[in-house]
Amino acid sequence: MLYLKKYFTEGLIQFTILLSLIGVRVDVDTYLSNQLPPLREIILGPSSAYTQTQFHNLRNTLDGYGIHPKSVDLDQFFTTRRLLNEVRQLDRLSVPSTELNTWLVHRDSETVVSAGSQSNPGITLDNGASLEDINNIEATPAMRGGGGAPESTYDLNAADSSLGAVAPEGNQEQSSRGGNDDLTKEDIDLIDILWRQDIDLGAGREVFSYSNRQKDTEEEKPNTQHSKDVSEEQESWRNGINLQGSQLVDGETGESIPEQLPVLGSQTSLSLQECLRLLEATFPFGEEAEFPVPVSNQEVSAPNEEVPSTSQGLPLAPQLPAAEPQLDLEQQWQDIMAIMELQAMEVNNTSVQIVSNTGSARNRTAEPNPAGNFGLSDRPTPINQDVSLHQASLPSCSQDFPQIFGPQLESVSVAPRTSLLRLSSSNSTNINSTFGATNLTGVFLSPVNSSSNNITATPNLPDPFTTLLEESMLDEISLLDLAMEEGFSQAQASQLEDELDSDSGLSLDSSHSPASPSSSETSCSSAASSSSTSANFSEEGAVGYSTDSEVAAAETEEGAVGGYQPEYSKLCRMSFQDLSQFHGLPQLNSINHNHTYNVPLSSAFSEHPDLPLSAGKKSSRDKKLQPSQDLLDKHASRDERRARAMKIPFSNDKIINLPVEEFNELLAKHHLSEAQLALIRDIRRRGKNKMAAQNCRKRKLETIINLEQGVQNLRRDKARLLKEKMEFIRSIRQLKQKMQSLCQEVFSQLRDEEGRPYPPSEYCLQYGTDGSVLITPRGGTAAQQGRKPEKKQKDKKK
DNA sequence: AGGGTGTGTCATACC
DNA sequence: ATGGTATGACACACC
Repeated sequence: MLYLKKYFTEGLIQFTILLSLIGVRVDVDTYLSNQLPPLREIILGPSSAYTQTQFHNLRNTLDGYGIHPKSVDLDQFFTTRRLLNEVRQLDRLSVPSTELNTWLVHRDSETVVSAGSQSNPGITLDNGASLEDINNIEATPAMRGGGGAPESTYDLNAADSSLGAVAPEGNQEQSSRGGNDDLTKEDIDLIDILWRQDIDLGAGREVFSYSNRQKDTEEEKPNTQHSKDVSEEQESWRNGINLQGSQLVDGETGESIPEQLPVLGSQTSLSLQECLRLLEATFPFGEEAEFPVPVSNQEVSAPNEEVPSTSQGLPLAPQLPAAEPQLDLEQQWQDIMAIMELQAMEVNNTSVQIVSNTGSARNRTAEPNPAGNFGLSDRPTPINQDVSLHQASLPSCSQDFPQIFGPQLESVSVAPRTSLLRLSSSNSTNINSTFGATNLTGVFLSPVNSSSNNITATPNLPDPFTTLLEESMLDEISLLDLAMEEGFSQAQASQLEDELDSDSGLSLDSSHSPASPSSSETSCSSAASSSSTSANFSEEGAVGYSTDSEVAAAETEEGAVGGYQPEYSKLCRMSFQDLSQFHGLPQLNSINHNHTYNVPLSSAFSEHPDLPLSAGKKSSRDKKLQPSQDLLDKHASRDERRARAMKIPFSNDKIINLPVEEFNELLAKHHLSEAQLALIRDIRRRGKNKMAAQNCRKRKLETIINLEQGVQNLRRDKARLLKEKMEFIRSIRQLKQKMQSLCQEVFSQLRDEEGRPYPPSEYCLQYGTDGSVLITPRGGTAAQQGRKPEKKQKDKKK
């Protein structure tokens, strides 16, 4: 054990050093403290929680057998418990992630690298946040420009922020504003080039405009009264874009061009060093859990709060309304992660399948270390302390992002292992995006069981990660909204966190308060012990309680009696294995509980405690009790010793387990003294009570197990419902997308009397209950142009 | 030495 | 009334 301990310790230290060399912070203490019980045990030695008692060992018994003979029949119980735990552990990652997953991202026709450190919370969160960022990127350009730092280079980046900038940039921007200026000019130039290339690819920032998305919900309503400025037109099309998920959208026609994006062009990969350099520039590794907190113009970010960096490198705060600080998004993300974890844990039946199906696909796991870091880890890895280099493709355009990851990271299951840090209960103003958060969640959740329940699952978006990215790209992500929708309160979040984090076993409410021994028993027994030894037996028989002195006296008495088989005493003492099953089968008692109390009943004792026993009972041979016999006899229960001392002619098992009728017959057959009868009754009472106590404890455990199971079931149901909700939302979104495309088609074909087309920016379609479609101008725009609303009956296309 | 855990036992209530 | 059961509380042993 010591060797093993040393081995592990040294190995961990070396590994830690190795990780630290590459910039990954490893907090061993946290692992030792609560994350790795086995390791901790190896290093620090066993703790009582994991070792020691037979009771725990029972739970850990491989097959549930080999149970302590003293216990009642808990085999099935513990086996069930064990199996349950095993099943749970199948999808639970009980080990913190210190692994470094470096993602070598290839970009089409470009040299963009998005590398992430596993131990760095930014990456996973990064991606997620980036999704948001992409959508929100355009929200508040004025805010960005207005209060933002005046870095010229980054201003340009900010202008291109919608183009899916890689993480370093956004973080760099954040970092620079937050005081982290680690990017070299080379990096900046590279980023700048990439941004420009993104622009060249035709991705407009407004595509993911947050403000536009903010109007999305309004757009959903029949908006004949809508304002009709140009931006509104764009808005409607942007909505279409948003609804289209990962599809590219033609900036002019608004048509989705889904097929173009997944194509991976020439890929230029950066070296690992470069990745790390960029990564490091983006995420200063030295700062443990503290993530570079971008200082938004509004300074809404709490200094201590983690702020999700974005792989797109887009600061969140500037894109959000001032009322919604970045930390909200961060917390929302954490909530999402928690939900996903719950989902993965509860509904993860397919997670393994996903892995198996894709083979090389790596599970993408957002796993916070105790410090709250998020990172990428491979879920199946028991101890995520490896450094892995992944490769991924990054589209040249931010819009490609989802699709790029689709083929590359197909079937990458997002199973974040994050505990809810804290749910932000703040009511952000960004509640308009009803679907945003839930969609995002759905993105994460859907992979779990997308094959079965995904109503609108598209063949080209099979994998969870792709879906995630897609959804994130499309949706207005309001994690707060998610939290609100899901009814998560802070208390619930913390509770969920506890539930997720601590899957601790049973903790019986065994209050072992060292109460003062003020019970009457003690005093009574003390008094009895102070009395003569002969009186001790009477006392025991009457009171049914004896101190060690009494027992010792009884033992000496037994020695005088002789003829016992002390070697059975231990077995007999532990022989309460569901003795109830032996009711009515007294013959089995002697088999399972080999009490050979064949000592003939001696002279009757005085039943009265005070009545002294005859001195003859205590022969001088008591003192000559052989040590081995004495030792063995010490293991006998007190009642057994008392019975032997009192020369009870039958076994305690019989006394205890015989039915009342047989028991009475047995008593009638023997002429017993009152003291013996009293002792027998006490033995029976205590024996019954002992079994009752065992049963009671067993029931207590079962109750706890059942409650635990109920909690699990409820959590599973919750996760399932959440997933269903996400799927419904996604379906609705896709329907909306389809609707918009149809509208677009309608408008493209519609002509007025003069043959002029109806610009969608000026007209909208209204759908009558009778199936008619009415073209109505948006506000007064049409009127200004002299066109009259025209009602046309359109073919039913839906 | 102190705490956690399991077990036995008692007291009490209840059936 | 008696016997059995259930359970909280306590003491003790063991680790």
